[in-house]
Amino acid sequence: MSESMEGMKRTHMCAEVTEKFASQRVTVMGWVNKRRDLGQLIFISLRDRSGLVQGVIDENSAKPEVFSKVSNVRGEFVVAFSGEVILRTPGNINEDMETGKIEIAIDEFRVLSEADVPPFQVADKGVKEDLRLKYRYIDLRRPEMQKNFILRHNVCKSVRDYLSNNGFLEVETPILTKSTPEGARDYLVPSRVYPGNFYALPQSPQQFKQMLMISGFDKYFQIVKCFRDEDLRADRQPEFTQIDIEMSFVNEEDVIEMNEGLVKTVLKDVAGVELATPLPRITFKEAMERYGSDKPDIRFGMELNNITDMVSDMDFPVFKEVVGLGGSVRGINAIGCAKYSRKQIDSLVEFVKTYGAKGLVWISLAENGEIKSSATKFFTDEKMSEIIAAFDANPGDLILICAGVNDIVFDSLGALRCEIAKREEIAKDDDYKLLWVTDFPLLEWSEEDDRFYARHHPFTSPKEEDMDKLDKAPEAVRAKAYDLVANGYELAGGSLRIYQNEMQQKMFEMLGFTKESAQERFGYFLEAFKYGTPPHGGIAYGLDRLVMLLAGVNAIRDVIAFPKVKDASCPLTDSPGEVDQMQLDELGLRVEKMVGRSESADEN
RNA sequence: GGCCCAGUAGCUCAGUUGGUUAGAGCGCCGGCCUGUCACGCCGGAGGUCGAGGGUUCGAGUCCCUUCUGGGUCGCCA
Repeated sequence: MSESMEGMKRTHMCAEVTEKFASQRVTVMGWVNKRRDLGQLIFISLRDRSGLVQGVIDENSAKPEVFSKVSNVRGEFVVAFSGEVILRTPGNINEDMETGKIEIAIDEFRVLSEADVPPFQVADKGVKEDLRLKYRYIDLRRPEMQKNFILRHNVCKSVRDYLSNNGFLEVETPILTKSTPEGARDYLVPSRVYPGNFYALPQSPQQFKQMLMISGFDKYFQIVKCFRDEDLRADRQPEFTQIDIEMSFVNEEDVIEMNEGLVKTVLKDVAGVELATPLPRITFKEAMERYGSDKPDIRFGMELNNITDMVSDMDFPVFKEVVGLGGSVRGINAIGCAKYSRKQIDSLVEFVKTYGAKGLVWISLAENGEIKSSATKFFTDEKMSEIIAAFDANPGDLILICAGVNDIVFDSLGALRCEIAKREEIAKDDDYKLLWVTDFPLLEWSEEDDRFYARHHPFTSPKEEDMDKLDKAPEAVRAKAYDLVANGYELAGGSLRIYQNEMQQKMFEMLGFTKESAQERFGYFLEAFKYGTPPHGGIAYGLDRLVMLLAGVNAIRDVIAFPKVKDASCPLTDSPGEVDQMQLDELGLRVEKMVGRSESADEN
C-alpha cells in the first residue's frame, strides 16, 4: 500500500544529515538501499542522489503500526521517514559513511511507492550491458553512475562559466537541417510538407557556427547534440555531444591559447588537476613518425624507431621486399617484455594482423643475456647488435619490428604500443597527458573514389606557406588544423576556416566539385561569404570523451544517460521501431524492405 | 560487411576427458534474532544450460546454423 507524502516535507538530502544536526528532527526521502532486520530492532539504509543515511527503529519504543510498516519494506521501495538525529555510540560508528556518526530514530514512516524485486540489484557489479540498458533507470541509481552524471554536469558548468567569462555567447543552431553528403552518413528526417524531401540531423553545426561569425557574434559556443549514422565503438555513439566553439579575428595561436585556458580550468574545477600549460605540440608528421598515430598516448614511451636504412642491405626477404616497394621497417622496444611466452608474442602478431600487417619480427633479450629472434638466421651478430643498440634495448626487453607500407606500419605499431601499455598496465587513468597535434594534411587521396577528400572538412584553410603547392602537389599541402589529444583520444579538433570566397571555390574545385555541384550543395553557405566574412576559426570537443576520461571509465556509454547499443538500437525504448501505415502515407513514404527487430528478439 | 570474446537460477559465476539427480555466493520466500552497516542463524522455492539442428548408447561439454551483448577492423568530411 503506498501512501501520500501530504503533510510531510523533506528537510534534508540523505548525506546532508551529519552530526551537526544531532538532536534535531529531520525528514528524508529516498529509496530503501537495504533493510537490516534484527527482530526487535530494524535498520534502514536510505539512498538518494546525495548518498546514504541510516534510520533505526526499536520495536519496544515505536508505535506498532510504524514498526510494522518498516518491517515490511524491501529494497528499492520509495519511503519517507522522520525522526530525531541521534549520535551513534563510539562502537557503532561507521567510518566508511559520510553520515556514519549519526542515525535517524524513526518515529514517522511512509511507504510512498512499493517496488517489485528489480531484475538486478543496485549494488550488483558486472551486470551485463544489455540488461543494464534495458533497465537503465535502475542502473542509473548506482552511486558510480550518479557520480558520472554529477561530473558531467560539473564539466558543462565549468565550460559555460569559462567561456562566458571570456566573452563567448551560447547560441542554438537547428537540429533539422540540410544533408551535406561529404563525410559521415546522415540521419534523415522526412518532410511532411514536401514528400520525398528530407531534413538531415547535423553531424556538427559547422556551417551554422561559421555563419554566426559572419553575423558578427564574434565568439560563439554551444553544448550541442550531433548525429552520425556510423558504426558504434566504445568511444563512439550515433548521437553524441560536442562543445562547439568558434571565434572571429583569430589565428591558430589565439585558438590554442584560449583552449588551453579552457581545459586547464575544467581539469582544475572538476578533478582538482593542475595542468601545466602551454601544452606540448607536435606536428602530424612527427606524431606519425614517433607514435604511429595522429592521437598519440604520451603517458608512456615505446616510440617508433625507423630502421629501414639499417636493414636495407640485409638478405631477408621480409625486409627486402618492402624496402623495394618504398615501404619502411620500423619497430618498438617493449621494455621488460622478454618475459612474454611464445603464445603471448603470437597474440601480438595476431593483433597487428588486424591492422593489415603481415606479421612481426621479434628480438627477445633474456635477462641472462641470451638473444632469441624469429629471424635469427638472417641477422649477423653485428647487425643484431646494431639493431639492439638502435632500440636502446637492454636484457629483459623485447623488440618488435614491423615491415610494410607506411600506413600499415604506423597503424600496426601505433596500436601495438598502446596494446602493450594496456597489458603491462603502464598508463594510469588519472594521469592526464594532453598535447596538440598540428599541421595536418589538408587533403586525403581516396583510391576508391579516385579523388581527394578534405581530411578535416572542406572549409579548412591551407597554410599560407603551402599555397603554392595547391596545384602541383595537393597531397603535400598542410592545413591550419589542430587536434587536442588526451591519453590517446582525440578530445577536440578544429581549424582556421577559409574566409575568402575565391579560396573556398578553389577548395571545392580540388575536391572534384563542379561549380554547379558546389553551388547546389553549399550555395547558401558560399552566398553568405559574399557579405563580409571575418577571418575565423574554432574547435569542437567530444564532451562525452572528455567526461569519460575524467570519470576514469572506458566507454562513453557510462557517461550518457540513455545510450544506444552496438547496432544503434535502444534496448530501453526498443527504438528504432516500425511506424503506422498512416504516418508513412502522410510522409509519402513506402517501405520496400522491412527488417523486424522486435520479432527476432522475442524468439529468444 | 569481416574478425575475436561471452551467453548455465532474478544477478554474478563454477561445472574436470562427453557419463548418476547441473552447483556456489548474492537476491527472493518463510522462520528466529536488540546494535546491524557485505548483519547473523535455520529452512525453502527457483534451470528450455540463449535458440535450432547434428554426432553419440549418452551433450551444459563436440560439430553446424542462428540470436543477443561486448571489443575491434572497415567506416567515422
